[in-house]
Amino acid sequence: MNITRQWSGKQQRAREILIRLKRLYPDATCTLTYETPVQLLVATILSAQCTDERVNKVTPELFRRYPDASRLADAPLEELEALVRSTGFYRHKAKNIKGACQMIVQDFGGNVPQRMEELLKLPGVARKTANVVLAHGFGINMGVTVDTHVKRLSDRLGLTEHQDPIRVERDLMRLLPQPDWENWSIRLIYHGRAVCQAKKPDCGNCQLADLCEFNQARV
DNA sequence: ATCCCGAGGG
DNA sequence: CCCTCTGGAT
Repeated sequence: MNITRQWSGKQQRAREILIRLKRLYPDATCTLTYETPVQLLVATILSAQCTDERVNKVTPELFRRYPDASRLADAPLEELEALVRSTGFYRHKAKNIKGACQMIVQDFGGNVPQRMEELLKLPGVARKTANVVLAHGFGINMGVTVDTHVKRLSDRLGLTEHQDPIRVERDLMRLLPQPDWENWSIRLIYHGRAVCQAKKPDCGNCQLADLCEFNQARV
C-alpha cells in the first residue's frame, strides 16, 4: 500500500470536489454583513457557535452605536453584552470584542493587523477567526478556515483523519492550492448548511455523493 | 476535557 | 428533551 499514491488520490478528489462546488455555488461569499475590517473581525467573533443570520441581526445596531475600534474599545461592557446577547456566549464575546479593540487601538494604530501572528494576539481570536479576517478583509490566504461545517464535511468526505481543527487545516492546506483555500471553506460552509447538515445529511441530493467516503459507507 | 450560552429545529 | 450553529480560553 503506497501512502504517496493514497495522498495523491485525495488531492485529485479534493480538486474534483471543489470544481463541483464552484459550479454549485458560483457566487458564494462571506454572509456576514460589515463595512470595515474591524466590523468583519467583530462579526466573526460573534459568529462562534451561532448562525451568520443571527449575527446579522445584532450587528447593525452594534455598529450604529459603536462604528469603529476606538468606540468599541471605550464602550461599556454591559452595553456590549446586552447588544450581542442573542448570539450566545455573550459575556465572552463582549469582553473579547472590547479587549481586541483596545489592543487594536493601543498596539496597532486603530487598524486590524494584517499578519497572522499579530491577529492571534487579539483576545478571542484563533486561527479560524484570523483566517476569515485575512481572506475576506484583506484578500490574504494564510490558511484554510476550519469551522464546524468545514471540519464535518472534510471528515465525511474522507479528506482528513483528524479531529483537531489545526490538523484538519494542515491536511487541507496540503490537498489544495493556496488560491483555493478560502474558496474551499466558503463553499463547504454553503454545502454544509444546504445539503450536508450535521444531523440529516441529504446524500440522495448531494452532488458529491460519488466522491464521498461517508456516502460510500452508507450505501 | 470542560466551560461558556442563546435561539431555533426536531 | 436533545442537538446544532462559520470557536476560543482555561
